[in-house]
Amino acid sequence: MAYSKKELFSSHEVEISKIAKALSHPARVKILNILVDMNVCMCGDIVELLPLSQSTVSQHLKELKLAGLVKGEIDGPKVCYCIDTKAINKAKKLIDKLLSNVCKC
Amino acid sequence: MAYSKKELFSSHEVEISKIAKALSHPARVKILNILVDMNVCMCGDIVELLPLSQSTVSQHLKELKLAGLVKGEIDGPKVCYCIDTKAINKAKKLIDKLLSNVCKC
DNA sequence: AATATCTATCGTATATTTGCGATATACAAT
DNA sequence: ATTGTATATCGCAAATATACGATAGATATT
Repeated sequence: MAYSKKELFSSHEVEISKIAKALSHPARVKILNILVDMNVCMCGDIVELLPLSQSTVSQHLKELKLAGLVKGEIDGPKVCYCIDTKAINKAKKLIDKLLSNVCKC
Repeated sequence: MAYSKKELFSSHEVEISKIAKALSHPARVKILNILVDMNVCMCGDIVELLPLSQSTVSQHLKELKLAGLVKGEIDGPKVCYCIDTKAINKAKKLIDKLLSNVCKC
């Protein structure tokens, strides 16, 4: 029973689905909005603004980093998070293209 | 241990995450593209174009319907699927807005 | 009425995601 | 060296998602 058939799709479809997956939890959407508002901020700042534990927020940040939407720079004992502008723009174009081809039925 | 904290977020964040969730599997991305190309088509047509069983495709279509991105009209024993233009446009705007506020760091 | 066709749903197995506390790691300050 | 602060990772439990075959339902056709 060969599981997870996600590899059987085109790289384009997989790429979009990975971006969408990163945005598929409200906590991650909120983190992105927080980063946009604050420009740059620490993990601790984000934890304070979310109804989740520190370890859970750290995991969500990891997923956003894995998807390439967010960057984290080590600054002493802290980590300075910010949005990866280029990646976000690419993501925007991909999703835009997908959703722009509107049907006429 | 109160699970699934998704309700603790704003309706705006939840709305975006639901759309993103619908797009978070390559099969569903492909289904949308198929519907765009063919304008209207039956479930069976889609099954033939995907490396998945009929029941699995039916499930993916159900999720797209639940997210509101796709409509299904019963046409005799068949079901005619097509994209829900209005919903797609709204989804596009929401995601666009989220990803447009680019940071300058 | 019987049959064929198309789709949805049920039951089930497995995989993945979500969440937390506890702990480890990394650095700064004392 | 020790302590304090900030973050990541580990281990576990619970919830969801993914996938399929089997079956049920709905409607044409014969």
